[in-house]
Formats: sequence, C-alpha cells, structure tokens
Amino acid sequence: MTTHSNPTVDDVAKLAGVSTATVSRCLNNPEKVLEDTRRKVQIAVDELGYTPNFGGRYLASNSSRTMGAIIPTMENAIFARGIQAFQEVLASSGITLLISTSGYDPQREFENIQALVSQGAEGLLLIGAARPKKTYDFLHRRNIPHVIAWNHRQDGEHLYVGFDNYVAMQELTNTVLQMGHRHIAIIAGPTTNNDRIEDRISGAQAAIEKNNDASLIIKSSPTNTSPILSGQAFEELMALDIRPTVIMCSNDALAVGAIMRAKEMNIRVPEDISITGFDDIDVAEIVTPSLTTVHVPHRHMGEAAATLLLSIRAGKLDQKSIKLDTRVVLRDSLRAIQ
Amino acid sequence: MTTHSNPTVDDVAKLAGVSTATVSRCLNNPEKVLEDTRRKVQIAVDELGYTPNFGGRYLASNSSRTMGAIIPTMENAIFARGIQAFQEVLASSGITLLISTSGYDPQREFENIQALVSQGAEGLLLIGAARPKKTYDFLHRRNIPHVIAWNHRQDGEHLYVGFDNYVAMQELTNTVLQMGHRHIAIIAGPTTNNDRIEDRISGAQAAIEKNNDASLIIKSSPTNTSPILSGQAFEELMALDIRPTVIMCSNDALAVGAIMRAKEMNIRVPEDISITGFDDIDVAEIVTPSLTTVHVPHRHMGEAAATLLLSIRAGKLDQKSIKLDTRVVLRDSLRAIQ
DNA sequence: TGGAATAATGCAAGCGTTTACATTAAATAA
DNA sequence: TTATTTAATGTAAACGCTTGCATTATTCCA
Repeated sequence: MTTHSNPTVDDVAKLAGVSTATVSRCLNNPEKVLEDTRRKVQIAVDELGYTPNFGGRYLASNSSRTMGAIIPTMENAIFARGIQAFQEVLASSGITLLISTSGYDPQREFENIQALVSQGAEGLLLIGAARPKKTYDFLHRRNIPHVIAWNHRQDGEHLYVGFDNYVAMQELTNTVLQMGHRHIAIIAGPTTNNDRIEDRISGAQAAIEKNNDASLIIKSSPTNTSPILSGQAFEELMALDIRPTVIMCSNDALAVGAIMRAKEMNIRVPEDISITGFDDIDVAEIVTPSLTTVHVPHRHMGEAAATLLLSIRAGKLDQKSIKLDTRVVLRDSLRAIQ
Repeated sequence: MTTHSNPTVDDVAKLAGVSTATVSRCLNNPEKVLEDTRRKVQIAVDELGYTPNFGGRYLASNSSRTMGAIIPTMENAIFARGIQAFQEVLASSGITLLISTSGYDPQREFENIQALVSQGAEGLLLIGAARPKKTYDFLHRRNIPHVIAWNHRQDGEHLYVGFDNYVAMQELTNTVLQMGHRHIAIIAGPTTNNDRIEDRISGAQAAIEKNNDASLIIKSSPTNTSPILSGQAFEELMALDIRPTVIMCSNDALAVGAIMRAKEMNIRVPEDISITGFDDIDVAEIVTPSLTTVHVPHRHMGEAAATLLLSIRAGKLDQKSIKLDTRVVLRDSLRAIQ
C-alpha cells in the first residue's frame, strides 16, 4: 500500500541508503559529495520522480529562487516582449518568474505585490513609477529589491531601467515641427496612474511651447487604451473647424486605430493628415501606411532589468538606474507640410 | 534592536495578544473568530506589514493556491491573450499563476514542469499534446492535473480545452476549393513537437485529396516560425513553373510575412495570388489586404481551461474535454478564381 | 605503520505555518 | 444559582527541507 503523497527527501535517502543531508547536498552542492554517492542518489531521484518541495526548501534555506513581475496586461505586445526577455535571463540563472497582471489598477497591483512577496519573490519588476505611497512603504519596509521599467527619470528616487518618455516624445515632436506642422493634436490613453503617458504628453508640450505659432489639442481618453477609442477621438478631431495636420498618438495601437478609422472615412494618410505612434511594435511596419513612431528597446529593457535584479540578489546592492536609448523611426504615415 | 527579518505570525500574535492559531484563523477562516479579535489582529497585521510566509503555509497546509502554465513564448499574441484570460479567472479565485516559457523545446518544457511542480503548482496548463513520454510519466506519477490547450483531438487520451486544428483547416481549405483554387501551397512552421501544425497540414491534405484535380505543395520551415522565413518560402513558391493560385499559411504571422514580401515583389494580393492565415490575431484586420483566416477563441479558451482546472481542484475529478468552435473569417486576401 | 589533517557523511534542530485536540469562556437551560 | 452545551481560543505537533556541528572514513606525511 503506497500512500499517494509525493516523494520526500526521506524516501530518496532511504532508497539510496544515505542520510537526508547527503541527498540535500547532492542537489544543492554536488561538489561536496562523492561522485559515487551522487550517482546512487541520482538513481533514487529518477526512480521516484522526486522534485524538492518548494515550501520546505524555502522555509529551510530562506531562499526562494523566485522573482516577480507585475505588468498591466499581457495583451500588450510591448510588455509581452520585455517580460519574455526578462524571464529568459532569470531562467538562465535558475530563477523562476512569477507574473501577475494588474489591469492598470493600483489597488490590484498592491495586492499582487503582496501575493508575490508572500510567494517568496526576492525581487520585483514593476512598470512605471506612479503608485500609491502605501505600495512603496510596503516595499521599503519589507526591503524588497525592485526595479521600475518602461520609464526613466532623473529624480534619483527609484531604480529605473528604461527610457525617458519625456525626451523621446520631445524628439518626435521636434521632428514633426521641423516638417512644418503647426496644428498638432495628441490622442492619448488615460494618464491616471500612468506616468509614462504623462511624460509623453509633457514632452510634446515642452517641444511645442518653444514654437509660438504652434498649437496643441490633447484628447486623452478617460478609460482604457483601445484602437476603437482612438477611432472615436480621431473622428472628433476631424470634425473641428481647424483640423490638425498631424495626430500624435501615445502608442502604436492607438495610431493604428486612427489610421483604420481614417481609411473608413476616406481620409488619406499622410496626404490629408499625418499620424505618428510610439513603441514601434511589429504592426507599425505592417499597417498601410507604415507608421512613423519611436522605437523602444523592449527586449533589451527586460534583459537589463533581470541582470540588475540578479546583481542585487548576488549582494551588489549599489546598483544604478539604466537609461536606454530610443530613436525616432521615420515611415510613411508622417509627411512634411508643403 | 529590531532584527531585519520579516514579521512572522508569532510577531503578530504577540502584538495582538492572542495565539498564533487565532492569527491563522483570522486570515483563513475569519468566520471562526470573534469580530473583536479579528479587528485586533488586523491592526497588528497592518502595523507590521505582515504577509504570511508562503513556504510555511504551503508546508503546513499542503495547499499552494498556485497553478502553472507553460507556453512556448509570450511573444506570440495568441498565447498572451489566452494566458491573460486564464490568469484573470484564477486570480478571481485567489490562485496565483506561475508562467514559464519553453521556446518550443520539449526538454526545457519538462524542466519547467518539474520546477513549477516543485513550486507547488496544483494544476498545469500545457500547449498541445506532443511531448515525450517521460513528461507524461512524470505528470501521472505525481498525479498533477493538467489540461492541454490550443488543440482538441478525439483520442480520449488527454483533457483538452481547445479546438480541432484538423477540422478547422479542413474547413478553410474547402472554402478555398469552392472558390475554384486548384493549385494550392502551404507555408508552415516546423512540425516537430507541434501537433497543432501537424493537424492543420493534415486537415488541408484531407480536404484536397477529395479533389482529384487539386494539387498541394507544402513548404515547412525546419526552424522556427517567423515572418522573414515565410517571405523566403513565398519567393520560392513564386519561382515555380506552375505558380500556386493560393498560399495557405499555418498562422497569421506567416501570412503577414508573405503579404509583405508580395508587396516588395510587386505581386498583387489577391489579384495575382490569394493568401490565407490562421488564428485571427489583431493584425489580420490591419494588414492590407485584410487577411482571410480562421478565428480562434483565445480568450475563451484560457477561461475555460482555468475553470476546468479549478473544478478539478475543488474535487470534481470527472472533467471532460471541452471543444471550442472556430470559424472561417473571409476577408480581402482570398478571392475566387474567375 | 601510526598519527594528524582532511574529506565525506550523519544527526538533529529549526525555518513559519496550519490544525487536531485540549482548554477556557460564554450562553443557555433547569 | 448550578449544570450543560456551545463558542472561542490556546497548545503543540507536523509539514519537508537545509545546515551547523559531530562523527566517521580517507588520505597524507613522517
């Protein structure tokens, strides 16, 4: 009568004819154990299909070999790609990644953080810096290493691995201005709890304020980002007495939504109106006309964040923020004013 | 001198002036404890920023409230969307999701499965049924509930939550045949360890074999799926003496790659050649011409998989496979032969 | 060959929870 | 009021692992 509970180190030890300590050493410090013993233990492990119980291991060693990431949603390609890279780097160091999604809700993010910390997360990847004080209080009190990705500010408050959304958008706006555009509109997703969008809008404003003759209209959707919403916003902008000559969208998905709506309305892009995006996701190249946008090194960001957290875990506590470069990618959807 | 280790249930108990058992009950069975006591404990919890240690909890209760998912990659929108839904359903039952990616490598998948099981995964979501015997042996020996998503077969061997790739592709092929196409080509990703692609190809073959005058060429890339590869395959097909009149791609990403290459080569779609995809990801509607493809209910699949695993976890062990419907979505990239 | 140094292994405590069972307090009935 | 039932809380063992220290086996040197 075999009980149907999982095999434990005791079972392995008994079968291999050694002590539990030796089994443990075989698994964690194989160099401390005789080649011969190791082999015996390995056979027993395979025989039983043993895998160490994480609870016991974590409790005894106080190390979980686990890190966490909380992203707004996986359905956004920009996060998926960065997290994929993040995970690959961690995996190559034998670290498991726990992921949850907050749906852009700070309260849910807080709960997710608590859950991941309970699960033993030794480090956390977070998106953007905008979150309630209580969240940061918790992170500091519990002394959880965390990096903030997808943004970079000079404030010295946080550990960033990202790019400067403000500067990136400023550059793109300057390009737009150089092409002679003066009536500029922005379609943006909601800025609540989203410092990245905030920074992008401010960046555009800063660039435009230097031009006395340039004007700016901002359409910021109160609810969540979606191409449908940008279609609506696009229509509203087209109904204005003085139409903008260019619409800058706060990300590529919104820009694609605008382009699609333009097609439906028989408005030509870029002949009748220029459109720009942000992120440079795959679709930017696929859509017709191809999208002028800001290229963001998502994979590289994920890798850098993982490397940084691994360094901290290894004891190198004096890590610095990492700033990655973006670049404007000129494609067909933006054209100069004649 | 406060030691800097995390607060434990002992700390909370001491601060609240109750026993550890009561603290535990407050957290897990609040109805078993006096309103007044509960409040005291809650205050202590907040005061200390206490979160239960997962290791201890898992060890004592033998319940991890955790499930795992292993997908090939997050960079594929079809998985991202399904997993997002999967996670949302689990979260609403207080279950944490652990995700890893295998990069389409069965050995890595096996290791990931072991890792997740060690972490306490009480159930597993896996993609497709093609994997080595040792992987299934492990799952059975350890008695890990698992569902296979993104495919559905009538074999009665596994618990599927998915759609019948064979039938879906057969339907699409029939549509193509009805439109008068007789020279048909397929561009597919690698079929090794990928039963979904295998099934799709067989489905197309089955449909075509019923037509004596129809011919089929299959270009199956040996390495991984990528739009660049499909561009290459597309070129090769265009160089043939007798060009196919339609190219059926095993997924939308490949189809988009083919369309882009067609544009570069000044071959008109669908006037000169028709192209179809599979999955119906967002891009299918965005690309020009819009893509005829097979719609797959990714979100719904993720939800159903989660619900099923939750049922098993709740003790309802006699779960049945769930078959979801797909449908052919006709768009501009496919046109009838005159 | 004997003794010291070193390598390999074993013993047992302890990690932070939960939970069966024991105990105490409160509520009810007589 | 006291005896009895019930509700609330406390006590302590157990979960599976790692690791400091004790013990045993091996190697090296003289």
